[in-house]
Amino acid sequence: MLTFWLNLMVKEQNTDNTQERIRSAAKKIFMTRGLSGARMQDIADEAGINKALLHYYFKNKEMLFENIFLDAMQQFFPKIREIVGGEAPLFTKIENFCRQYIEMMMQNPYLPLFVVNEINNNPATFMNKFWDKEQSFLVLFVEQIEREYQAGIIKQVSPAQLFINMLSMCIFPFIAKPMWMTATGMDELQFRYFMEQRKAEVPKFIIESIKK
Amino acid sequence: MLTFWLNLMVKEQNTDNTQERIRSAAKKIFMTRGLSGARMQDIADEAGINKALLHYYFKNKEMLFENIFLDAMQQFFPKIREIVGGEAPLFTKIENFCRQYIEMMMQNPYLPLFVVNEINNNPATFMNKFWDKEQSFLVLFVEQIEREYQAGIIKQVSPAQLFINMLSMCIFPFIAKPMWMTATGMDELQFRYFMEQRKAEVPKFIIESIKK
DNA sequence: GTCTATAACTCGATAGAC
DNA sequence: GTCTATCGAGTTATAGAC
Repeated sequence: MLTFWLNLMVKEQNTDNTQERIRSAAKKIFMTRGLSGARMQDIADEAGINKALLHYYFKNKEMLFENIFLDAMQQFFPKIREIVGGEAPLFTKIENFCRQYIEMMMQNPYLPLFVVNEINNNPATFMNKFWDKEQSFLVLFVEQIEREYQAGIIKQVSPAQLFINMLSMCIFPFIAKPMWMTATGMDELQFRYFMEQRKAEVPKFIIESIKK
Repeated sequence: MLTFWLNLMVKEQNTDNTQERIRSAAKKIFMTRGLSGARMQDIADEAGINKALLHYYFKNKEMLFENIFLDAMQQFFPKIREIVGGEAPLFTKIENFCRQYIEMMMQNPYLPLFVVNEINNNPATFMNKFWDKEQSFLVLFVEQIEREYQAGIIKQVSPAQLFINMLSMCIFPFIAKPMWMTATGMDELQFRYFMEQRKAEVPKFIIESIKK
């Protein structure tokens, strides 16, 4: 009878623990291999449990995946909004965005390729949950550029082109990381240093190009 | 007896034909779904044949994939070398690269994500066939930048940073295409026009930033 | 070369004991 | 909650007829 209660205590304790171990394992496997490339067995192994227990916590593969993917989207998009949609002057926004976004990806190097890939496999379904067309911050960004042009701070530039230039230079190096490392012969440490430098180099490069 | 020879003629004719139909179908399926997402059945359907015949021409899935993937790499890398490794002055090279590379991807929109993905799944194996570290054109590019800096044409810039900036701005928009289209509300035609503009916008943006 | 039929296997999911 | 064992659908690959 005592054993029963002891077991219960220990096992209830493990609920959160195991669930988190699974999420962490799933994140790792899904991010590196994608939905179709990931195996439930691999996730179970990574979490140190078996497939049956995996299905106990997450009914099926789709549900586990959606759980992980929505988290990733949450990390990827609102951060853009938060920085670009704020109140600061344009040059400050550009500096903040590059520094913070590159920092975030240095801690999550697989995030961008993962997000981009799964959006590709499922164009509309997921995006709609994260992109509210009506009150998009892009409109505010466009207006700000127009204002700063009128004020003589920057040259005349296409806001969309400028915006995707900034995104490209921040995100692409992480997407092409293995390719880039092989091509240049960089090791992991050198790549980190290279990206660390980009936190300042990219905004400098952009501002140099658009300032009047 | 006559039938025999007639059959032989017709069927020999079909060899090349079918093989090409398969390669074309496989290219389409692999490029959009990746290695693990593609099904041999889908490829057979797309080619208008059955699975057995697919295996007659390509022993197994891996071999068919490798055939397609090496072709893709061939299109992706040597073109960079060809343009960046040439004799023209730096600004001309930048203009040529952006225009030609963007044009190539407009005709092959799935190419970059496909290449990047499968390199990710197989870091060294494939890359080594396409990247000869010793006589890399990157060395020549670095020297050219040094020369043009000494000549007072450009500011002092890190060649590696400049190079990946250029790659990023040309390639990333194709990688993020579905995301970008949803976020901006562009349709297929508007995206084409947007990329058409980038052929001139990107080099302008870069040169504006580095010219003295 | 091309097909139909099927073997062989992988993998997600469930049953049922503890 | 966790495990072992197993089912069944879906996929790659092969056998064998035409």
